[in-house]
Amino acid sequence: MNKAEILIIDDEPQIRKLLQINLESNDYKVVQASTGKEGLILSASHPPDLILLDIGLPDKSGHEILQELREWYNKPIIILSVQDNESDIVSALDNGATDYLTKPFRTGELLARIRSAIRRSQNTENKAIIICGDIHIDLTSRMVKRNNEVIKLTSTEYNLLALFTKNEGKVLTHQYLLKEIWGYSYQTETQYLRVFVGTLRKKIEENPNNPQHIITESGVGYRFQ
Amino acid sequence: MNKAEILIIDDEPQIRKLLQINLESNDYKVVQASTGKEGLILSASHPPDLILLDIGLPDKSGHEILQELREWYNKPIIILSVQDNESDIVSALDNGATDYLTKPFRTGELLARIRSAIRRSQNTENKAIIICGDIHIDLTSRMVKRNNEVIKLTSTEYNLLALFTKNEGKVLTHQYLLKEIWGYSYQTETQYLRVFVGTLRKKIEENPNNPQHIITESGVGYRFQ
DNA sequence: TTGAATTATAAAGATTTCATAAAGATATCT
DNA sequence: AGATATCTTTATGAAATCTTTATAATTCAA
Repeated sequence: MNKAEILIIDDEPQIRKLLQINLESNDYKVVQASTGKEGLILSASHPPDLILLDIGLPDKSGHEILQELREWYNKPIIILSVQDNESDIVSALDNGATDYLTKPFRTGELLARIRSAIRRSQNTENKAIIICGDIHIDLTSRMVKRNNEVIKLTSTEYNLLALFTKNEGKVLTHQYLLKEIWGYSYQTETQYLRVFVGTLRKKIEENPNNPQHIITESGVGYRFQ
Repeated sequence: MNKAEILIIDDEPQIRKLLQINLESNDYKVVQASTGKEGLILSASHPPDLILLDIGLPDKSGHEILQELREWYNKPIIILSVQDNESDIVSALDNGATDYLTKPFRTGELLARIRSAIRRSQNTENKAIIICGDIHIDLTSRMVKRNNEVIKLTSTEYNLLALFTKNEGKVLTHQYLLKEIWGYSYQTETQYLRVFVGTLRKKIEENPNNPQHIITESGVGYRFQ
């Protein structure tokens, strides 16, 4: 298996360094964020396998970050805190924190809790969720959300959107898209694409006349971002 | 829902009493064992929803009990210990403990950790009773209720509904549903599904013409929500 | 800027998929 | 066996989706 990836959200550089050294020497890949905002962005753009979240962050309190994360992130979140504050512990656990450690923590215990949390989360089946900005696609349930609202897509629309998101940033040619969705013999039916891209835009774009997600690459194809 | 049942395995009577009072006043049903052996027997004869296990037991060490329990018991086990011993914590978590608390513990934190552990375990594991909005399904007695009224379902209807509720939110394809309910060779008999979905809707939906639970995903299958 | 090529959108027409009733077949129970 | 419940099949109209056509808008290059 690949290295498990852990995102540290903590404003104290020395703590991040300490965690980084310990985690990397235990074969985890480490990503760091020094503010809650940065952590949210990093976790959304590339969801880690576990998040270590400091509760005492400067920009937003860790509790708010926790709540925002839990709206879509369902892997383990372990809370770190300097205060040994019971009500903090209680509210964090009630808000979906997986575990809680107070600083100064012993690294052995931290590593054990991380192992335990990752093991448990792997037991619960792996939900493949693709997130591109405000668009969430759950590939197991075939559910698409935009800003947490469920969007009803037809089968073809869904297939097209899934194909786009799997190739985020790439220009996909008309030929390729037609071949993948409709099949080999439809490679010249460019008008199909135009119609379906149109309906998709109406459903997922804020302003379909000025699309931010499905970009036209004239003469070539489309690009999803 | 029924009260969650918690088994305490601890040799100290005063600790058991303290836990019992706290847990019962928070609406848990409490079962007690004063030795590891007794705990193993009790948990096997009537599996609780969560186990609080003291690590320092006289007959067998808590670690051994933990290992024996984990051979078959997959609900949460929270470890209690007087020693704040790091290697104990590490080995307990590695042996499948859900969580770990050192005595003396604060009851608020304990209760929060219990809630958190039970909530997490309910997300994953197959509950005996599935609740989806106004629909209750008791998987052991095959009884289905809607707004507390018993609904009479045929065997096939029940199987279909149970399959739906076990996969709440997911789109289940025609193929999959047919294979699961009727068998491998029925994967093309889509009309069966339509008929049975129709009768199910009549029985469980408020307004069968505008179904809120069994949603059709045209061209793909159905989704239960 | 102009005109051809490309793209977008609306909407009509065609097709597929779905829901429902009901008849016929099979199984179950007394 | 006879009655009852359940399952399977068939038929039909409704709904959703897909395809096609027509036309407007946009893009791009000379």
